Amino acid sequence: MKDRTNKVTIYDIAQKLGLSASTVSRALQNNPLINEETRLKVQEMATEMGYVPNWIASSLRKKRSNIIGLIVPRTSMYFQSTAISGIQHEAHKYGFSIMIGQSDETVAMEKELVHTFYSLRVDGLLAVSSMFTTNTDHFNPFVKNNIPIVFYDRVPSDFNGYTITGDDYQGGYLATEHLIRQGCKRIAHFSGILTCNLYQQRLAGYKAALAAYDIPFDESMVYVHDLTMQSAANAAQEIFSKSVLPDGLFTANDSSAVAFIQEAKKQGIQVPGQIKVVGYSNDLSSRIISPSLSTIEQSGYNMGQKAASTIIQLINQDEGIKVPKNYVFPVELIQRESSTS
Amino acid sequence: MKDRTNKVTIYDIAQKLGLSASTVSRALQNNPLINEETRLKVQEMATEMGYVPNWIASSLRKKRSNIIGLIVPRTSMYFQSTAISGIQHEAHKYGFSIMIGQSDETVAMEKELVHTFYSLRVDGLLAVSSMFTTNTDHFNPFVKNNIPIVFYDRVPSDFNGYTITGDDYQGGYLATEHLIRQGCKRIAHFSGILTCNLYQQRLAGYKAALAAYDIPFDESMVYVHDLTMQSAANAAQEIFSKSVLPDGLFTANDSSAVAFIQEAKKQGIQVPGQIKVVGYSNDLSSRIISPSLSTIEQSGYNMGQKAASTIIQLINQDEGIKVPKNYVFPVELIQRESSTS
DNA sequence: ATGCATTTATCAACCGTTTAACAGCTATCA
DNA sequence: TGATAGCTGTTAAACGGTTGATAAATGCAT
Repeated sequence: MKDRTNKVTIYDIAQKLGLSASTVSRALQNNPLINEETRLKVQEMATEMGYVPNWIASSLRKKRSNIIGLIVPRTSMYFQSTAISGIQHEAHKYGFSIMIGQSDETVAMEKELVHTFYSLRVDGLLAVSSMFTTNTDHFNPFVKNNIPIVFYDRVPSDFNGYTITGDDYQGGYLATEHLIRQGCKRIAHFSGILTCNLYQQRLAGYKAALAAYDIPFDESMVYVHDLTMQSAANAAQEIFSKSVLPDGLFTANDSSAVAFIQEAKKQGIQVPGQIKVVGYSNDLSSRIISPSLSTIEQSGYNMGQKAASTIIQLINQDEGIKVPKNYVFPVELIQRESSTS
Repeated sequence: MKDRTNKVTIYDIAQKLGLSASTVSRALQNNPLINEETRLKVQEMATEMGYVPNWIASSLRKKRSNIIGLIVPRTSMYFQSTAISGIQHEAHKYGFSIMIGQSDETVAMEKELVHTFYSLRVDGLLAVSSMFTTNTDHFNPFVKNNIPIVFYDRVPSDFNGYTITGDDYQGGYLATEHLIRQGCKRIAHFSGILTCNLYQQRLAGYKAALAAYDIPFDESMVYVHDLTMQSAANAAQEIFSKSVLPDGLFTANDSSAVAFIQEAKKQGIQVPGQIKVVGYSNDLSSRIISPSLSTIEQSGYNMGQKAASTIIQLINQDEGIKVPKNYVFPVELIQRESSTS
């Protein structure tokens, strides 16, 4: 290892100015104990010498890292990346940095990230659980040590702390109701794994809408899989092989709707002519596919911002401000070609 | 602030076992100075007490953080997010964590991130420069202190350190040559800002292919903008307003090609019938749009892996291994509907 | 019993910053 | 004069590990 110890410390500054290190430290933090003149002298010298505070030393001493850990299934999902932007901008405003880890939708990786973040002594943890996370056991180090956790978007079912979610029930309801109003009578549903709150809620909304319009719920119309394009294509083939087709489809994400539409094209099945489709998330791809995809918008950027501001409030223990425990973002139906005639 | 000082330290373990802290420290690191028996006893007690090493204290002492800073324009670009996955997986293998910052394509934010990462004492910096970065001045803290930097994908033109790039010249050449072979004679080009090496190279490849097939280069066929969908749509309108249309278009990214195709559809112009289009990057969207988009694949995951392994070698100063200074990844033409008849 | 090497574990300094406690100095007032 | 207060700045002990120097304990040969 090369020697990289040539960094400027407060001692170097102190020595040059004939002061003590603590005075320098205070001056740099605009501590009122230090008078104007010395403060300016110190700050000038600091910039002149190219001093950059050693964040590591400071966090060790202050027992505070100003880092927020972030666990997401993957950054490449459109919703996730917009949420990350929201988080990052909000965190930056308050002087926090964020450290991102991808769980790749596995519990094992999630556990490892929790461990790493704990070891890094992050001040708080922001997480979107993996599709296969059924409980919060592996988040124990944080729970036990009272380090704030906020789950957003996907929340493990046994978690009873702070959450920021979209109104998934309402989203499922709106999407399904829209299809019904467009004349659909046989509406299929692509759902994600049902251990995940999100998909439970979207399914519940779907069922509720059917019930509200006196359409009997048919278990066999619900296709549960991991919502990848591949799985969706398989489910589509299964549907097309049946004697009687559905006339509507509500999918719990956009990419499975996209895969469905592509598969339908291959089979010469008309969307929206024969089957109307509504997706979820308002991904970029929903505007690119043709027919353009009707979907549910759930403002990822805002959810990210809210998640960040919530965890920061928890970290700072802003007693004055009441931090809502379960914040739900409204959703909006975006009507496009895939569901309208 | 709540008191969160209830964490287990090596001193707690030492006390319980009647040992000294240093023995515990050594035992936990499998230092051969400590005998088998004590080592096991210590490790057992550590897990029993739920000890997690304080990474901050350890990096302060060791002057090594095992964190790699990563600066990208934004995580939401498909290529970037695949590269990030590659980086993260590779880093994880070697016990490094990565810290991601988004520059939002601004030099100011880039500068701030450099500062933050320097303050965090990251062991190395991985960066994709913003579109508007013309030099490396603001990366000075790293350069001056001999902290390794590796640029990948987009590289500032004055940087003469380690780089990992796709073969952009070749990509531009392949795309253009393909269009020519498909019969195009008047080929337009959407380029990104030309201070960026990437776009320079793609343009150079475009020119070279034209020259190789004796097609005169026409300055007015090159549209330079920021390659957002909006800008591409504007450029498309400009093209459509002209009396004579191009018969081919090579765009330096996929989303501008997608925007162009959508605009063409609106105007009733046939792709590939009247204009054949080739994009760049093999984004997800290139498979979703119809007609599906021909494009250049530049394996982001592998580039990310390579970038990570390179910086780790530099950090570790693996003298034995020769680290190539400018690694270039081959690119591949993906032919789809948008350019074939 | 003595000397010497080897194994095993401890001591104490250190990383760079923060901060409680304290000290020196000047000014003010009884 | 001495007591009190207000500024300004210093000392030294943390924070939680790591590690070179050192000591204690043991074995073994003489």
